[in-house]
Amino acid sequence: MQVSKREEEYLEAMYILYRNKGVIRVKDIAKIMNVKPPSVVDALKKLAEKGLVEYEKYDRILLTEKGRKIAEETYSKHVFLTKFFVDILGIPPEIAEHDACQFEHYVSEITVKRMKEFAKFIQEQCPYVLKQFLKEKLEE
Amino acid sequence: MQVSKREEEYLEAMYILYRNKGVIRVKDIAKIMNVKPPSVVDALKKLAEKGLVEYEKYDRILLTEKGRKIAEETYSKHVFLTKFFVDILGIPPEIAEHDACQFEHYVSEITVKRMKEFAKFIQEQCPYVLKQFLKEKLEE
DNA sequence: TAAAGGTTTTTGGCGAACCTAACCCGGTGA
DNA sequence: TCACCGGGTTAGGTTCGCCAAAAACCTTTA
Repeated sequence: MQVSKREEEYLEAMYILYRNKGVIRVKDIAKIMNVKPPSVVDALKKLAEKGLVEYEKYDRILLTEKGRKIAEETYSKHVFLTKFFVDILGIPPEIAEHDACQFEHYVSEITVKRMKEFAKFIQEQCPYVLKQFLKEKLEE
Repeated sequence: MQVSKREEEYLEAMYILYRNKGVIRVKDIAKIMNVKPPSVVDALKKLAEKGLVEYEKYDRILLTEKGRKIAEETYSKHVFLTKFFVDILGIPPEIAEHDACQFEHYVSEITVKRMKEFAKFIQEQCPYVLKQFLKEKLEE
């Protein structure tokens, strides 16, 4: 069983909703995903079949353990990539967010790992140079 | 008229074929794109409708000016991203290639620009630290 | 010059993801 | 209590991208 990029996004949206509101509603998923409610229902049915979501119509919606795990992994990539773009490259937050949001579904583990190591290394070994770079970019 | 991610990939494949062989053939596009010939024909028809490709059945296939421009832009992002992953982050080439190949279709202009500036800055301002980082990673 | 062989195209069909319109359900206020 | 309303669901239909099978085409070779 494999999870499509789009399904990963649905799981992530649900995960965020659950964390922020404690409840996951079709309407709110639709808003985040930028689709209409019927599309959400389609997606929920498929995700339920794959055992990633608990879903009975008109009932409360929950991620299963498996679903939550995938969502968390995706979300943590999302957070990290955004941070990297902002803190290291000095990309404006909305753009960093946008780019991270796509890249997170494709980037390989090793690349994420290496990006983390790189950020740490640079921040420790030449913090001043990094600050200099960011300062120049923010001034533009 | 907008070009889908997948269409961009077709254009890029054709661009590479044209540069390498001087001729663009259905069979070769199929190989690069990892699809069967009928899918290529479908794609060519759509791209022709959009004015990105010159295509008459059984005739030679060419990119139009517009098509070539899109392909070139995509390809140059591809090349740069791969280089960044390899030269700055020390990612193994095949993985860098894979990640770049996806990211190139989504990454925003500003991010690419900033990555270029960053690479230049680091290579100039702390080349030794960078070498140190890459050395560590290559030894693992 | 005609048949063989490889390439390209057409046909018909499938799954993913989305939408509109219309229909259900459950809670609220008259 | 019941009509209404907003959110959820179903039905039916679109587009995109892909495929297998079969037909059409072109070139080459016997």
